Amino acid sequence: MTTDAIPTEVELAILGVLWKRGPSTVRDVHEALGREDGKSAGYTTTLKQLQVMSAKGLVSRDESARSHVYAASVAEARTKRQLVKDLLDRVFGGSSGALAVQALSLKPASKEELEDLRRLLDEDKGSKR
Amino acid sequence: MTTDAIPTEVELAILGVLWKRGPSTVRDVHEALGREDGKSAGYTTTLKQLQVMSAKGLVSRDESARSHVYAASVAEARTKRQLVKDLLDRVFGGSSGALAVQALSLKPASKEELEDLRRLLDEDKGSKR
DNA sequence: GCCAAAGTACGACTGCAATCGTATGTTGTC
DNA sequence: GACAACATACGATTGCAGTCGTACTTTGGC
Repeated sequence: MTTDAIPTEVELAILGVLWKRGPSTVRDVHEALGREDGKSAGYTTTLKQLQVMSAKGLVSRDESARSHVYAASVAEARTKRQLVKDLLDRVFGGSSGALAVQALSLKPASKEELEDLRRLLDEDKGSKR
Repeated sequence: MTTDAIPTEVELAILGVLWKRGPSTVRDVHEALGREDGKSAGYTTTLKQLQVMSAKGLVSRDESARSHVYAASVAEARTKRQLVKDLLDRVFGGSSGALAVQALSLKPASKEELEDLRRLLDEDKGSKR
């Protein structure tokens, strides 16, 4: 295995739903998608997508009930890390600081996040790199 | 105008070259691409890409010389901001802190970047949001 | 003046993400 | 037990990013 493929646009949206809701039926996912971004495709489109994702191994499914239940089978943290790394390399030449600054100046972080950040910065205090 | 379209993969790579090198010929761009990522497509592919980008308004071109000279016509900062915002919204639910933490824990920032970050964090000290 | 080298132009192709239509199977309700 | 509602299955289609081949043009060197 080289490097896991990056999920496509819609796949990512679906994973987002599964990560948030936990194991869900097609209908659940479909409606959740329609809720968060106004427009969504037809029901069978969501179904098909889930089927394809299942074939790819992105999700697992439990067929014991009439309405199959899908669950994310890729970890949320790992996937997000992958996405950030991708942007970092492709656009920011690996400069994580530049990316972080961009993100933070785009929209201020919450109090807790600020604390996390400070802690992180302090940790790196000694390390020269 | 709604929101500027996000440049595609290859378009972004080309813009990256133009941002770094300044106005360049097709050959310049082509070779620069081949250098930074080992594999690259054929020369005419790069040419075609530039032509398409020109039609889209992503780059401008000066035809006064035999070898046309292309220049980025979208701003680097603006484009990067757009990309970060996209990832931020799609993947991190708008939580810039989460994104920043991810980026920084993926790869430590340089000294200067760390300073920038601290400064940024200190600015937001008072603002509650 | 010729021609190899280097350039532009652009139609055509490939691969894949995403969408949909339609066929078909299941189930609860009256 | 018939039927409406809801489920899965899956082939077909659309649109676009990316790539390439080929034709044509320009030019510098001999």
